Amino acid sequence: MLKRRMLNEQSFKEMRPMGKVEAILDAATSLFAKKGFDQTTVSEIAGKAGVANGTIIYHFKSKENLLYVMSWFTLNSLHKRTRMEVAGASSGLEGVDLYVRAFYGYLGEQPDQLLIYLQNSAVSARHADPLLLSNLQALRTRYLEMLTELVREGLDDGSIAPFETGGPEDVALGIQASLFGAAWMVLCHHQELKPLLRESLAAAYMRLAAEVRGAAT
Amino acid sequence: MLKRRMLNEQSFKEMRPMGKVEAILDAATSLFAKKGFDQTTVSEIAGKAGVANGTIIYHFKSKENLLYVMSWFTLNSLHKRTRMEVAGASSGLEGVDLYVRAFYGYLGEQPDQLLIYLQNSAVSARHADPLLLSNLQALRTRYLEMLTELVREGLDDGSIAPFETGGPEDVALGIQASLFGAAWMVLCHHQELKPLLRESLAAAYMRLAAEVRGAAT
Amino acid sequence: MLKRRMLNEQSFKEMRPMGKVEAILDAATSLFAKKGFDQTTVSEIAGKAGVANGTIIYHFKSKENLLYVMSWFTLNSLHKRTRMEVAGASSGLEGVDLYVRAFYGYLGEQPDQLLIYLQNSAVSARHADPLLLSNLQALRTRYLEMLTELVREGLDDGSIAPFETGGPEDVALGIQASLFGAAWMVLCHHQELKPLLRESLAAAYMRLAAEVRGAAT
Amino acid sequence: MLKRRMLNEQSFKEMRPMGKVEAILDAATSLFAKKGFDQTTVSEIAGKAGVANGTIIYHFKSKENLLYVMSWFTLNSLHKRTRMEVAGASSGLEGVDLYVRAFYGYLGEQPDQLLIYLQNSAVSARHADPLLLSNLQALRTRYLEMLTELVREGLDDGSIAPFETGGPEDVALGIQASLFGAAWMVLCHHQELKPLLRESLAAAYMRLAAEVRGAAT
DNA sequence: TATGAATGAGGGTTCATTCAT
DNA sequence: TATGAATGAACCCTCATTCAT
Repeated sequence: MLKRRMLNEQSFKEMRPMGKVEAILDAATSLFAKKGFDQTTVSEIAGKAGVANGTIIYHFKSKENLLYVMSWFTLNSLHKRTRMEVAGASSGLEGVDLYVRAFYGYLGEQPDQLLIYLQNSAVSARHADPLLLSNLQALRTRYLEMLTELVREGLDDGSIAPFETGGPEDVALGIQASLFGAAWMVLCHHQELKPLLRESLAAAYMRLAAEVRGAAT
Repeated sequence: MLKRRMLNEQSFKEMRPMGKVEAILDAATSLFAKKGFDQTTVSEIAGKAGVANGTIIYHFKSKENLLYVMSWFTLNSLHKRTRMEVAGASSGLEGVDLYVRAFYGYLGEQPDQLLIYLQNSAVSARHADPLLLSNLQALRTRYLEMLTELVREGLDDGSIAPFETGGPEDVALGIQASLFGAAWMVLCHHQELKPLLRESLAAAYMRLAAEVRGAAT
Repeated sequence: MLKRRMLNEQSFKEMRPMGKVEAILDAATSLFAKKGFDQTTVSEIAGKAGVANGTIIYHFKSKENLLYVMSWFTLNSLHKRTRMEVAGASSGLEGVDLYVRAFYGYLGEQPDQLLIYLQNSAVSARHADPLLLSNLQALRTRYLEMLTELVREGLDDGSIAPFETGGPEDVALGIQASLFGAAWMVLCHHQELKPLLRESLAAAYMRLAAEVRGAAT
Repeated sequence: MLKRRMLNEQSFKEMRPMGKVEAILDAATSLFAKKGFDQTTVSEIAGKAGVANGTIIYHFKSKENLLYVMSWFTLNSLHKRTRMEVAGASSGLEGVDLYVRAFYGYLGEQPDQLLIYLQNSAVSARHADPLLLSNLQALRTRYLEMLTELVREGLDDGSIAPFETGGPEDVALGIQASLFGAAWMVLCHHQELKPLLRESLAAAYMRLAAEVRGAAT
């Protein structure tokens, strides 16, 4: 059975000394990012991690489960980081600003992990432990809801002007779309990160900020 | 050996009667979209298309080439459709509006093709005919430049207000990011298309339109 | 799909020239008999048959299906041979005599095939094509019914005396048990064939023959 | 290293409280019978027995040794039971009768153990402790000789008529063949036990009994 | 142009066994 | 005596590709 320890909140790169599981996750991260999941063999991961082939299956039950565990870790790290950075916001609008920056920060620092997450999301037909799937889905929802909640706070505290069209959920979704779209541009088409961060922030402020808002469509 | 006819501009779904090549492309489109490229076998495609295994290789030289041909067709269709719809714009801003709508229109009508395009972009390590690769890259650039050009036109004709930060290229890139991010949300996470279209349009107008613009970070 | 040709009545050793399928069946027969099904690898069979690994799976779909095809061939050969030899009997009793002799004849000439059949019967948990399974079961029934019918004929023509205990089905079953038990003794414990044939015939005559019968139990 | 205790005469199911070794043997018996030796993993046995993987190897040195120990136990139990029941016979013929009944009694009460014994006999290529192999072979010989001896006694005491063909060894072998053949029919082909017992007894009496004997081929 | 039997390298996974504890 | 994390050789099967027809 997949180890429960694998699903708790600690990032898999912070432990000392590095156990086999951590080594496997590290090796798989760089290999999946470089070559893609399907082009990476279990043997390659094992070789890079310095463990036997069987050890990977022993711990993760299948190569695909490993991918889902990694996706979960990635989203969890992003979620945690975002939550921490957002905690210091003095208004809903600033919270959104920090949410966006946290995403780009993660994108700059852990591009491999985000790339794997994007790849994995795009293929729906993999067979993984149902528990992992539902955990991942739940985390995805929570990550989006965090942004929705910030927008609601901004509407409450007046830092965000009411929308003529769409609810907070839609606005949050739109912002998230621009974030993942930017990640896709950066990771898949090698666009630069900085201009996209500026655009995401500009678009968000235009769409939200009370002081700069007018009417559209 | 790769047939020249395969790279010309006609959509592969409009011919009558449906030849083997078209049948293959059709079958591959739905299978790649449903199961992903790597999870789809040549035999499955052959079975669904009603041809022999060897026929696919005979026409496309390799499974990966087939994928790139499909990606190219997809982007080319999107590009052509967008160019046609944008042609009727009376201002740069309206051109951007139509560009966005054309994307969402394609997303609504050909979700499978766009999904395959997204999947394929995310994996860099495939070996395809160099000609196909460069053709695809060039098309990608042209598709982005069309949007950049529209923004420039808007700046010229006054329908778009000058930016305090970033050039037309950056703004176009930001908009495209939001489009592909929205496609990702729709295709991979099953979000609804309509609200995202509204958000994309709202964001674009806020960012661009002369009448509604103020100041931002 | 498993070739239909594989299930027809011709023995797989008589064709000229020897096709790949026949070569595989030949190689598998001697290897399974010598080392047992589970101790024999597909590679070994392929090597001995002079074909590629994939060719075996291509034709038989799985290693286990190959085993069932072989079991079916064996029982079918035995059934056909028995039917032909029994055809010349002038009485039911002589028919039983020839049935027993046909079994021992096959045991002497095709020990490998019978050994594999015995081995396969003893393990119930293999996953084979359901069609093969039911075909094999049906053949098994027919082979036993042939003997039952001979006993009935003997009762009718007076060559076999009526039983005080048990019906023709039970008697036939008892005789078959002694045949397969003898095969087991010969093939697994290396007992000699001749004495067992004599004993089987003696037991059958004692149990059946009108001239030699008295009372028992 | 193989424990001597494991090879002594006590049945492995009678000890109280049930130690690990007994639990392993119990678990292995039902699993081997249900799925076959090769389809059963050490982990499954360990799980069912409530012990660790390593514990099984620790006690039995290898999975195959475990099988041979079980085969030995089975044949030993059968031998002991038969010897005890036969001890009360008042004639050689009655001894044979009790021998046959003891076999069927064991078949009815311990079908799993007999099935495993049959399976194991059919595959010659396993590598077990040579001591275990020779012990098993010796036991097999003694079990057959017991029957041979009963036949000789019957010839001496007049309960069994002299044979026109074959010696006591051959007759005993023929009877044993019918016993194991019947076990095969019952265990592998799900035939009923009772009719086969009747047939075995009938055949034995016909072949042996002084009062009912005539002449045969 | 089209076929499909045949290929064979390579893959993920299994599983009996080991060994430090 | 007992454990179970770790091993790694070996296995069955997959599947893109070839080629004689």
